[in-house]
Amino acid sequence: MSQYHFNDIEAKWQEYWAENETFKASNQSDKPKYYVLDMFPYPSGAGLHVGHPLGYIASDVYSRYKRHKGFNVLHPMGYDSFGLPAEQYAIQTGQHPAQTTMVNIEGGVDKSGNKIAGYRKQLDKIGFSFDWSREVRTSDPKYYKWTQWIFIQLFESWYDYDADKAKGIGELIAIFSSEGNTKVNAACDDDVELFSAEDWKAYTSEVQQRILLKYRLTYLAETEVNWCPELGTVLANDEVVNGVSERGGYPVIRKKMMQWSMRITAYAQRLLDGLEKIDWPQPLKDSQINWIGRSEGAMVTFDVKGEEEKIEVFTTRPDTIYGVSFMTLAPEHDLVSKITTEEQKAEIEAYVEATSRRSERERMADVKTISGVFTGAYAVHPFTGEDIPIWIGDYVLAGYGTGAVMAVPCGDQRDYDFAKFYELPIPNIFEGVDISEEAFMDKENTVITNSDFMNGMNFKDATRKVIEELEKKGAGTGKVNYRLRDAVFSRQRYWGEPFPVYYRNGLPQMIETEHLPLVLPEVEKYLPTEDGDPPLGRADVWAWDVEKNEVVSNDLIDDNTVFPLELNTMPGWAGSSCYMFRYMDPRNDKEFADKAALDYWENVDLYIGGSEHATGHLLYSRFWTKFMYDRGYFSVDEHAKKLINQGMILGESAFVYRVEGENVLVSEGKKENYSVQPIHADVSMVNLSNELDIEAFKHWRPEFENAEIITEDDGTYKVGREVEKMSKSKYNVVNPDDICKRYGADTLRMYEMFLGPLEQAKPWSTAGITGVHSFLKKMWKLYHSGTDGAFKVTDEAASKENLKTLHKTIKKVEEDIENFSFNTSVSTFMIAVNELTAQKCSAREILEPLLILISPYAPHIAEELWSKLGHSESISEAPFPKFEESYLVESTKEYPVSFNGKMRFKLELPADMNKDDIEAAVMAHEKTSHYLEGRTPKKVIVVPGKIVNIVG
RNA sequence: GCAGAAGUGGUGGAAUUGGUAGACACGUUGGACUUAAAAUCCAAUGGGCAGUAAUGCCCGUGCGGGUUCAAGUCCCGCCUUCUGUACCA
Repeated sequence: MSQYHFNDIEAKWQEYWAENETFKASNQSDKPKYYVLDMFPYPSGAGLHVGHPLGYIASDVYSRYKRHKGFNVLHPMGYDSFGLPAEQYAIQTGQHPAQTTMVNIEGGVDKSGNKIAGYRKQLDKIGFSFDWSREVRTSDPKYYKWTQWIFIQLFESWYDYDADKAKGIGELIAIFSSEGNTKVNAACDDDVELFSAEDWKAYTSEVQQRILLKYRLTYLAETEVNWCPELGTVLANDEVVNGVSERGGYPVIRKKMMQWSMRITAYAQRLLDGLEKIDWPQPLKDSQINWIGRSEGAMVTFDVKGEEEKIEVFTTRPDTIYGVSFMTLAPEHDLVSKITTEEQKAEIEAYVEATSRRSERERMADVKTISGVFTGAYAVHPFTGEDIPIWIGDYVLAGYGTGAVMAVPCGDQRDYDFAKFYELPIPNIFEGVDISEEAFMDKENTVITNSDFMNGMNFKDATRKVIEELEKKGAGTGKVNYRLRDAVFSRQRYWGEPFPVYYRNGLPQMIETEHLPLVLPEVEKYLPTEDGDPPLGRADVWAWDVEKNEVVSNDLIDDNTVFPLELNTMPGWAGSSCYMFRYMDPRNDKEFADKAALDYWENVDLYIGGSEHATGHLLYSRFWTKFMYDRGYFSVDEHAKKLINQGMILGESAFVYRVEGENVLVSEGKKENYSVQPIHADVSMVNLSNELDIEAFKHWRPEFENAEIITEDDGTYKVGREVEKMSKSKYNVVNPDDICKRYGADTLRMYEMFLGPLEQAKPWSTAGITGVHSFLKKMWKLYHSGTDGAFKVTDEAASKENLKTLHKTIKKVEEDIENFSFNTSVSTFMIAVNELTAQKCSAREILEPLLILISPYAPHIAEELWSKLGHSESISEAPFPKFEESYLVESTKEYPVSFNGKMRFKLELPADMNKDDIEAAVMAHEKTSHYLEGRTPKKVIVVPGKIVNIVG
């Protein structure tokens, strides 16, 4: 009697795959390549829950399928192991983040005595076909050596808009020496001054360095940053959600700091254009398009009356320039202090002070309140020469455009509201439009009036005309503006990549590549220093000796041969931006990756991961990839051809109901009679019928030890259920290890695929898993139909029916996998096994190919039965069965016959019968006359092979 | 506000190009086996009406229209939910 002992089978094959390195990919092969990648996880101490492996299972099914299809498949896995939780844990317990990370990956016991299973062990139990020989960990110095190296490449590059690509900084120096910077069209800081070749040569080396820093793709600049006092660090825009930190939810304020930035804005247009050639989900593309925020308009320069200064504004509606009645600057704008008159000075300063103290969160929560102050200064209208009062107001953001707007109250609602509030004039420049209540924002239906040369024009013509006129006057030019900001790249944290940078006279210098990696120093505490320096400020040995080329004690700093090192570390996205390329040659310590390997694997063919990385990782990765392409390292400028966002698996929380103010718990069915408050109960204490294990619950937390329990009439306590995000705090986490132990990894894999479409969010319900589990048992039985359940597969010829079942399964499964419709192929397997069982099939001709079909989904059972069939090699490379149409050809077809679109009966007819004969056969049928009730049909529609519809 | 996705039985979902709505499961009900339970197997299962029954009829894919011989699928207008994003000039 052979039973399906899944635990033994799964352990056996997992060991076999590891020992034989079954899934090790070679960088050389005659087969076509295919690269399948999952977004690598941050190994947290909480471990995996059943939601995490969903994407990994899908990518694994696809990888295994592609192997059967004859591809050389690269399917690696690693860890994005730098990050905040390990650092927070270090701050609390003093345990080195490297230690925490190791335990979280490899398993062990943490400082609080909790047993940690370890990501690797959890992943291994699910039977993934990862090539672990290529594992990377971003916090490993051997890995981050190359993150530091990329940083240096960015530092040594500038962006040439004319060639529309990044180039070596040496080329820029050559241009400066031969012709100065007047003809250079580069991505650079706003404040670069023009100089000639002679000027350049006359500059000291220090001045030259400062100028170059304004051109480099990574640069040091004083920037207004999102400062989170609670976390003691700066956050990127995408790490700030609604004015609070994404992690922890702490308030974030704005502050000026010297920071490393990435000149991602140089790539804004290419990041936009590149979206057209990659197969990514539209919602994801949309959010990138939104984030980049391209808008077309004009840059207009206004003179300030009686001053040297000029104010530049960006506007998408230059056609409304005759409607300008005032200007508004952001309170942080540089000109504010210069142009403010004596009389207004006190009021302006108070306002600027007040805004800087308000956090972003307060400013956002307070959209309705209109506030601003008049500076006392006036700008001059470029066409009419009229005086335009200059105000400041916090509805203008320093970070967008030029931080100044020309206010056109008749055409912009915010300007309108501001004008109404401060009783500023609202001139109307739109023909036949009433603006007494609100601004007119519909630019498609605009007819301009009161605007001199633009009178009578529509938006498009007026815009073209006004830009022409502005250019003639030298008062403006057409311009494309992007919402995208340069990305701040410094973090005041310990657990991240150190910058390979030391400072000579305050100027950053790169450590030469051959001396990398610059390894994180040891510190006593992981908090910022008392002076507000980042944690690396606590390191005693953190200075660079340029003669010995090594890190030495801070005591030796003499600013001659020993210099201080950078104290910031890199952000989380540094290590994840190019990891997909490092997998191609992960053990190379001579270069980032061998050119041949990079050329062979190109980029990721299929990338699976969550949509939450849309404007973070997935944008930065595209940026770095384009950069590496420009500089000749990569042969492609996008990192992933196709991307799928897997949906989240939600948990089913369980609730008990406590009577308010009393230690009494009421069962779900009786809660209506009381005023109750729902409390999360751990789902592990609830059975499949929603009954609570009352004893276990009482011991769960001391407060419930003596609680009075009001049960249903049958004595059970029923919990309430609600679908929520799976999380520890909601006690609704289901651990994949438990599922594997109870039902097996193959069941888990198939069930996760069976739940529903990959991209869709769906609730986890452990109750439903029995269906998939009994399917696998049925399948096992199909191969064990001998006496007493002995293995039985015969060489006798398959029946026509057998072949039909097999081939329709091949067809459907192949189509499903190609369309990433994994849930439907699981049903297809169930149908196939049900049919073959009913047919009492034991023919090798059928049961052997069936195993290959199913092996991507349930690889362990497939390997076991495959070996029982007498194969000594793994099933993983067995060629995918070939679909034969001929087995599906039927001699008859059952036609649904409908009357006025309603299906009434079915009629079996020869499959090759022609249209006229079908019509004749249907019309001759007795049921037809019954349904016609004597009427004559107006029309008979016959679609051969499909349907018959009788109208009348 | 803007952008995107989605609304189908008690539940998860299927129907890939307009052609038999509800595949495959879960759950529920009934039955077999068993001292009992588990496991396994069999049957029924969208709603309603009529009939002893075989069966027949009506209604059904968020709502209201439309196109078509035929609409879950296409078009127009709404409603709801989810996700992302927002003083962006």
